[in-house]
Amino acid sequence: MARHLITSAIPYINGIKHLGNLVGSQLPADLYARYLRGRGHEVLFLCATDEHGTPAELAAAKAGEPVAEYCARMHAVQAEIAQGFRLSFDHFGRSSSPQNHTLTQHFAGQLDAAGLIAEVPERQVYSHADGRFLPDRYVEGTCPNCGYEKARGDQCENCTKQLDPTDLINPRSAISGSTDLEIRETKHLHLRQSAMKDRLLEWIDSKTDWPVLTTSIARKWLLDGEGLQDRGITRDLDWGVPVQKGDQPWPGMEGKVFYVWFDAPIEYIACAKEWTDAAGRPDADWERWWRTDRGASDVRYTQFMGKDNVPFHTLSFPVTIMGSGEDWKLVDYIKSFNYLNYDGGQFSTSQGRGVFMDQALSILPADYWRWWLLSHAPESSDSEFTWENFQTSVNKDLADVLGNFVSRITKFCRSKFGETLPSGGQWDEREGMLLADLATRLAAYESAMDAIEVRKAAQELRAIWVLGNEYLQSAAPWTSFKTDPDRAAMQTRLGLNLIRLYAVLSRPFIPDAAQQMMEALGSDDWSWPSDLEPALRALPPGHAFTVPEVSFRKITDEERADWQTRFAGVRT
RNA sequence: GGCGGAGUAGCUCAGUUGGUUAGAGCAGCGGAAUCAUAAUCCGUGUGUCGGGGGUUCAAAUCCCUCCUCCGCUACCA
Repeated sequence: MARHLITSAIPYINGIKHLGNLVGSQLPADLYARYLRGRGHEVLFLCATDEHGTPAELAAAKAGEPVAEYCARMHAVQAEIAQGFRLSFDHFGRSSSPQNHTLTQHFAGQLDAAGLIAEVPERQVYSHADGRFLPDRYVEGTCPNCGYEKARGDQCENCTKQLDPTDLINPRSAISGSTDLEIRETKHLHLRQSAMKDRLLEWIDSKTDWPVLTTSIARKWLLDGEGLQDRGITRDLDWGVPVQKGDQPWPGMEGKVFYVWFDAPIEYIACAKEWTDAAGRPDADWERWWRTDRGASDVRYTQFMGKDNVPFHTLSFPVTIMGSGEDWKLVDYIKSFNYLNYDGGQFSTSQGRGVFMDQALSILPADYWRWWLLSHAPESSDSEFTWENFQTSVNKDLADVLGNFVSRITKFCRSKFGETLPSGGQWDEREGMLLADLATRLAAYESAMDAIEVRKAAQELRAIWVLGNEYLQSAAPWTSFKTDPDRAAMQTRLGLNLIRLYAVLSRPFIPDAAQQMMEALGSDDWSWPSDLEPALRALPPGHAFTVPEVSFRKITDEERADWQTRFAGVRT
């Protein structure tokens, strides 16, 4: 039995995430966590909300709430939706937690002691009307290059030229529109990532088994242009972790907070402490996952994220960990994903284009979404959601291949033998072949899951379901029943045992349906079928079962057409 | 502009370090079966592997070039 620490990129607090966000981190992380638990490993699966930064402050202001209340409310909303999707976090934390405040300040102190923090004077735009410093992108004005009037302070969307806010003609606040701006000198802390460049490169180069997507993004940042740049890790905001060196004040940094990208990954660790604190357990219980000097040396740590998050997880956060001079667990494997597009374009939070997590659950159960999203996960390139594909995939795979298999064999048994597994008959050649085919497919399924090849795993699982239908089709117990009832009994018994096997194997993808299948069989045996033959005899003759409700109803053409129009435009 | 990814059957996608007649699922077509959610199973693919050029005994796979789409580009997170 191994120990696996798994984290999903933590979703930003600002609103409900769409399916593209879900499939890029939380969902595959959950798949992997459930699989490893199913195989009997010890798993700690953590996620949280990322709550700091300007967008949270603005969203709270828009909602007319204090930012702390806004975040608490949205955290509860996201937690409920996560539960709706059956995301099996051991703890769903908050980056604004006291634990993360303390730990973030601790890391800053350690990094400073190691000489990895620099104090750098910067010139920032201050808006009197808004009473705040404005991040570059929140300053708008006319582009000096092309004359576009709505250029942002970081880049002109029209001519793509990169800008400095001070370049803009007639600058104004994107928040209030106020032109009452001034440039103020302010001091910020920079993380001296450049000092760690060689060590990072060596580390990345040693990760030959990582997805190309992960390493190529990391290398680009390390080697592009002048190489890895230092990064500001503080901001002039109210909402965030106050800048301190551990528990000591940081002279000259009063009133400033750490930048959200500094404290967010640290929440992966703080989240573990939130988890044990909530249960009243000692620190040793979470440190054994995170401190290699306190029991975590045998932990394998896997992170899941969309490609936009890769630089922070391959560079900034490792600098924080390595630079601390303490024995924190460094990530072992980073699984990154491309983007899921929506019907020919991008999912868009701002335009309300696409399907959001709450809406998805309001129209269909979680398993439908889990299956489609995971079996189409954007692993090798961006992939595409269309309603036609969703409808045909789900109807075929879940309703026809799996759901109907469960239905046909349970109903057949009930009508011919009653609602207990029939006795009599011996396995024959056909059953031996089925066993061999299952063993082959199961091995492929396991190796795909071990390698976190999500689409391939889904493909193998589906092939395992198909084997059941193939078996029934060729064994034809409805025919053998007429001439050799013992034989039909054996075939039926095997068919019913297949349902239990499918419940175990399918649970990482479709936990609710798996549960329903297991309950219908009156079993609670979730043990992984390391030895297939006994697993196919687990339910003995005489064991009672019930015919389950239809677990996957089909999506109709009318529904599909309705949803297609409903989610095309602006979210209502 | 720079960097990265992608362009393979009607659709969604696989194709390991270049090597037999390029694959899967869905859709389509033909058939079998009738236990089942009109579900299942079997058979069936004449695709310029984006265009062009090159290396090689051999290229979807390597090199060059062009076209198209997407992402990132460091203060959105």
